[in-house]
Amino acid sequence: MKELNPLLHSQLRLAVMSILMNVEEADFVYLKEKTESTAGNLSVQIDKLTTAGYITAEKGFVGKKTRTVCRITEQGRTAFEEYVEALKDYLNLQ
Amino acid sequence: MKELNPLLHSQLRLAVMSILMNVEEADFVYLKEKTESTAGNLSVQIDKLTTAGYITAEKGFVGKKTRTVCRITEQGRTAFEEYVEALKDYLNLQ
DNA sequence: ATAATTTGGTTTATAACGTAAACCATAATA
DNA sequence: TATTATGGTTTACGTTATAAACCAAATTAT
Repeated sequence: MKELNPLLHSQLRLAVMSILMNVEEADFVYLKEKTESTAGNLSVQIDKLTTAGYITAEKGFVGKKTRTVCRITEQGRTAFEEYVEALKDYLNLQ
Repeated sequence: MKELNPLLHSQLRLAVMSILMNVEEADFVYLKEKTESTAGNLSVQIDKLTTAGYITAEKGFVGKKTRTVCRITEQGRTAFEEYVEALKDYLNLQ
């Protein structure tokens, strides 16, 4: 059986990646709401995905408030797709 | 987003459940080979699935050698199916 | 003005988890 | 009768996920 990329096999990181697969970009607040996670947990997991090169996280300002915008990278997209393929074996799909 | 049953969201336990979904029964040695896991790890994860009521593990003998036979329970089957449905949201499948 | 609260996060502490290594009993083999 | 193989279990440890505590800046209330 194929290995499941441990970086993606984590509920919150997978949720973040899943969202970013479908939108051009998403900011910290949006991701936090959509995933119903705590800010601390989300911050840590975004760091890990960023370090892995799976997403980018740009810290900017909107007016005077900070705003962190996340986007998936090509590398992230590929890893996600490979993960999905590997998981299908486990789930008995296709 | 739905919660992913943490008991099933673990590579080895998921592999075991996946195998048991498709066969009447499977013994320890078979599961160990199929999943390419160590005996220690497999033993622990089988315990957890058993405690959760997702599988049964009968220890018997074949000749004079011990043999542990595992089977999935109805509860386990249901949990697995729910897990698959939840995961589909994350993977952007149907 | 300034105190209190909210916003948008990061850092840190901890408990749970996965995993391998060490171990054990019995059986088969040299 | 040592030695190795089989079929596991127990234990120890590093990694992980997560929440709690924290921080700075902005907003709101007094």
